[in-house]
Amino acid sequence: MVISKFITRKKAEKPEETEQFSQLPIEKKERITEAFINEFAKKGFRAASMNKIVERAGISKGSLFNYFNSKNQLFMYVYKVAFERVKEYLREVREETKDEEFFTRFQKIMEAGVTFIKKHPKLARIYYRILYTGDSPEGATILRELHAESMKFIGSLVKQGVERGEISAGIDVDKAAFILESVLNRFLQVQNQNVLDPSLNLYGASSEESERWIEEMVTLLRNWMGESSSDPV
Amino acid sequence: MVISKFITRKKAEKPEETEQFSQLPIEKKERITEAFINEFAKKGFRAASMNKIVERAGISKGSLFNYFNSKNQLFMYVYKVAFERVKEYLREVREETKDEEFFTRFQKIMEAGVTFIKKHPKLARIYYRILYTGDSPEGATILRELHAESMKFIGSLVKQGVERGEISAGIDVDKAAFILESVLNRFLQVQNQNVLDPSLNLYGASSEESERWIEEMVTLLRNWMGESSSDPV
DNA sequence: CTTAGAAATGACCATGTGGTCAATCTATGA
DNA sequence: TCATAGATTGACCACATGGTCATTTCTAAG
Repeated sequence: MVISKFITRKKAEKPEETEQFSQLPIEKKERITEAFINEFAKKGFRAASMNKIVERAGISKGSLFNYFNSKNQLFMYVYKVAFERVKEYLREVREETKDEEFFTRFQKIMEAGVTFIKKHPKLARIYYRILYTGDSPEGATILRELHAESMKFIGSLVKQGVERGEISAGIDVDKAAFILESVLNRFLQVQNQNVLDPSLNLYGASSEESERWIEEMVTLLRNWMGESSSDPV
Repeated sequence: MVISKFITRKKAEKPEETEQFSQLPIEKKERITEAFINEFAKKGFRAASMNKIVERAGISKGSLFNYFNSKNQLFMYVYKVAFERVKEYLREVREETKDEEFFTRFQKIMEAGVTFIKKHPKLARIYYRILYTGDSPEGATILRELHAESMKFIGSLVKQGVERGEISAGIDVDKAAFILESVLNRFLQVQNQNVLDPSLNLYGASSEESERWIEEMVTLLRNWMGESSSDPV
C-alpha cells in the first residue's frame, strides 16, 4: 500500500490519446468520439461526467481510462477534433471565395459561419464553451490559440483586400482585422446562443433573416471601409 | 418521515435572498458577499463550492442555507450585485463624458472599461463567466439581459452622435451600435483574459499600451465612421 | 435572573465524482 | 486444443458535492 505510492511513476502526460485508442477500428473510434462530443457540448468540461460518457459511448469505464489517462486528456482530444473541423471548414470557405471582392468575401464568410453553426451545433457549443469558459483545462492556452488563428485568418483577408485596392490603402491592417474579427465573432456567438435582442429584428432568426442582416451589416462596413465611400448626407 | 414529504411545501423560489439575509448588519452582509464574489469569480457557478464559500465567509453552512435556499439563488444574488455595480459604473462614465464628442466619448468608455477590469478583476471574471458560460443557471436569460443592456447603452450614444452630426447621418444606428459594441466587448474580453496576441503588441499589456492601442483604434473608427472622412490614398 | 423566540451551528446524508485494478474475455498462432 | 498476450470489464475507492435539521447559542424583554 505504502510502497505502491513509491512505485507509481508519473504517467507520461504528453499524449492526448493512448496508442490503444488510436489503433481502434475507425468505425468504433468515430462512434465513441461522437459520444464525447455530445457530452462535452451538452455540459462543458467541468460538468461533463465520465460515467455518462461511458454510458453514451457504450464502452466500459476501464476502457475509457485505457484510451485516455484522465478527463483532461480526453477533453484536449475532443478540443483538437473540434478545432480541426472548424479550421478545415474555414479553409474551404477561404478557398472557394478566393476570387471574390473583399466585402463579398467577408459576407460569405459570415454566412458560412451561420451555416456551420446550424449544421454542427454541437461543435459550435464546444467551441464557444472552450472559448470563454475558464472552466476548461488549458483554457488560457486554447484561448490564445483560437484568437491567434482567427486573427491570422481575417488578417490575411484584409491584407489581400488592401493589396487589391478593395480597402482604403494606408489603413491599419491589424486594427481593421480586429474590428472585423470582433464583429464576426460576436455575430456568430449571438447567433449561436440565440440572444440577438428584438431591436435587431433577429431574435430566433431564420436563415433568411440572418442573411439579410449580414448583408446590411456588410453594406455598412463597405461604406465605411471601402475604397470609394458613398457617404450620403 | 413519510409524512414530512407531504407537509414540506414548496419553498417560495422567488426571492433571491431570504429576509433573514437582507436584515443582516450591513458590515457582515458586505463581508460575506465579498466571499461569495471571490468564490464564484475563481470557479464559476458549477465549480464553486458551497463548502468553500462557507469557509471563506466564516459562517456555518446552516446559516448560508438560511440566507439562500439554494446554490442557484445565491448565484442569482451575486449576479445581481455584480451587474448593478457594472451598470452603476457605466452610468457614471456616461454622465461624466456627456459633453464630449462621440468618438472621444467612445474612447473614454473603452478606457473606463479597462480601468474597471483592472480595479475589479473579480467582478469582471464573474461578468465574463456569466456572459459566455452555459454553466450558469438562467444563463440564457442573463445573457439576453446583458446584451440588451449593452446594446441599449451603445445605441443611445450612437443615436446622440448622429443627432449631433458627429457620425455620418443616414447611418444604420442599430448596426453601427452592433459593430461598436462588438469591438468594445471583444477588446475588454481579450484584455481581461490576457490573450491579445503578440502581433497586436498588446500581450500582457500595461495601461499605457492599452491606451495607445485604444487611441489608434478609435482613430481608425473615426476615419471610417466620422462625418468628415480624411481618407488617405 | 428567567425565559421565549430567533439565529447560528455542524454533524450528517444520499448521491455523484474521477480514477483504479484484479479478474475476465477474445483472438491469434502453434 | 491449448496457451498466451492484449483488450475489456465493472465493482470498488476515497472524496466532494449540495442540502438538512435537531441542537445549541444568542438576544432582549419581563
